[in-house]
Amino acid sequence: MYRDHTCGELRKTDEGKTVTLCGWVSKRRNLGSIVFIDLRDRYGITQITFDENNSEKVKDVRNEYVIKVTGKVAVKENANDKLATGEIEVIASDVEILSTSETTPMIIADETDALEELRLKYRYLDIRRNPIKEKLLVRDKVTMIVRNILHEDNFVEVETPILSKSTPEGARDYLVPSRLYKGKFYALPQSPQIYKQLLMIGGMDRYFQIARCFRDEDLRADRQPEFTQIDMEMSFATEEDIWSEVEKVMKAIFKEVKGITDLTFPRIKYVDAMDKYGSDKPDIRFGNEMVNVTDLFKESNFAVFKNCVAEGGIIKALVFKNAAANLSRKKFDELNEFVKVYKAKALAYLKYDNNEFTGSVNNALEQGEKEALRDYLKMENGDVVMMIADKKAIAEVALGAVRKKMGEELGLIDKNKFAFCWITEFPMYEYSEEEDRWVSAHHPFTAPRDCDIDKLTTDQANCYSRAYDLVLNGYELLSGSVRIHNSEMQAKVFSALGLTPEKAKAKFGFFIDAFKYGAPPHCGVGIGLERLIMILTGTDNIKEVVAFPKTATAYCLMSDAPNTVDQDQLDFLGIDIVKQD
RNA sequence: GGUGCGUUAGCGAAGUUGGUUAUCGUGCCUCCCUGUCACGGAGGAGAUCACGGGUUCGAGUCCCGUACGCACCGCCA
Repeated sequence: MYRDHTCGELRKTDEGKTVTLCGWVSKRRNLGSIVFIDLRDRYGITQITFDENNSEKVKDVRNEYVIKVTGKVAVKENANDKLATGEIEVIASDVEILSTSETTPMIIADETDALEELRLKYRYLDIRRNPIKEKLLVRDKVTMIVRNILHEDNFVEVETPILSKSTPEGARDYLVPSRLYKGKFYALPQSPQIYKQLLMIGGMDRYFQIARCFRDEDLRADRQPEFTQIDMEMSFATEEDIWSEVEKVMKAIFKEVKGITDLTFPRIKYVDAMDKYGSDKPDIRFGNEMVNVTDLFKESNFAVFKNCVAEGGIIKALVFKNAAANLSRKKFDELNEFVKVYKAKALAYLKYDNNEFTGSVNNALEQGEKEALRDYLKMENGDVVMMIADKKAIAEVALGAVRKKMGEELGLIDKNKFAFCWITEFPMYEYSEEEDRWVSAHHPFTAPRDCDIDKLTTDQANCYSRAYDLVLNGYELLSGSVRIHNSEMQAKVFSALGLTPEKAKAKFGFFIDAFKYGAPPHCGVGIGLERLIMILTGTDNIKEVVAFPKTATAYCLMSDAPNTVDQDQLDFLGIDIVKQD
């Protein structure tokens, strides 16, 4: 045994004990014939003191050397209240260098040193530091809580294939060439969706898996090409059953990790979320709901508003209390550019202060219109209203983005708050301009609302589903749905998607077949583990909660994956690389 | 596929309207120091200014391209 204690556990009560510690040299302070070393391991830092009789033994010890120290625990005259072990030190009597270290490319002890790029290249060094280490520990804690609760409730963890079959709908697949079947490919799963439904048909009525998923799509601050889902599925269950199980898990996690016990889970229909927040993942830590003011401007002489209404568009308004003084002309110019990213033509605004209006549409609107708007929105002196007139979908989304941005910039968000909401009754389909057909909004196995069954193939635009998301602080934390469990309904959905029975059979044959042999009613969710950990640890960067993440171009700076392979390997697989310019 | 920002000693940054020896902090090395805990003091080494091209008497600085990184839009059933 190398050690009998860790660097985080010794306290005053251990005074006089002879202990052996192992760890990395975090810092040395050489005062001449006395040398202090901060010894670090996963559990913390303990000061090791080398007095005049022993200081020579650490003369050549440098930062990040791995050493084994034996000594006696002593109480310090002046405690260091920044360390859990700050009341004691270990007076070393013996030291052994287990491993040396070159000068590290970043200073481990200074957690602000080095930018993300370098930290990714030397990820194993970054993991020595608290910010990453603590997040990995939270992640471990969360998965443990999930496993415990779900097992208590009779869920069974089943592993599903990583080498699976390409599913043509949805995200781009990562493909793995087959050696035995040249020209054929496995696909890495985008989610275990099909397998978990087959497990339901297999009678595993309560399943879960902490499942790695892969999607070959462009990345974002909250998106990695491989990520982990807490994947769940229940048979003989409805929305209420799965929601209550998820809420139970969330309550346990937030109690254990954050000490929070007053979580609530309000439910908002998709159409209402879009209407009030312009997002299907609204951040409801703050209010500032959008208001439809289209009717106020039906007869307006302001051409922009009038034409918008005449063309079937809408005008959405968003009020910020007491913000007039804080928002400059420059800021509105910036916001005007900001909304263009979301395809909106412009952001109109009015300030109301000292009982007077100013702002971009002040001259364009008549006094009566402005007063009607003020009264309708219950604006008071100091308030600002921002408006977008556009097609419904554009106005909602663009103003929703403004709401989110201003919520952050105006400090309307309580960072200590955790606001969940269920978003329910998503559209069954959405129209793909690119493919010129209706596609599934969720996935093609999602059940429609009972009241919309007769619209499945006839009125796709107004057909809503039993799909739901759980949103937390503006992040989509999970997606799920009640699934179709009857072949006739499934056939209708395929037909609505433009899939002939032959095509459907070719794409999902084995899956469709399975439903012929007794499929129980079932529903489920896939919880985005990284996003949950991000919120729990207060970061907006997914790379912070992944041990070895990829860059925004899906590259690993540490290992240089993906890389080229030997011609032999390609030959085995029957693959020719076509050079592109 | 698109837009924006960035790239200067090991690391993090500064570098003005283009101007002669590229600055600061930290880390690193050497020496001094018996109570530090962001130890202190003295000295030293360390830069193809991302890469390629252009403008200019002269480019870290201006222009074009490339690479890489970050964020966003599209995309992510």
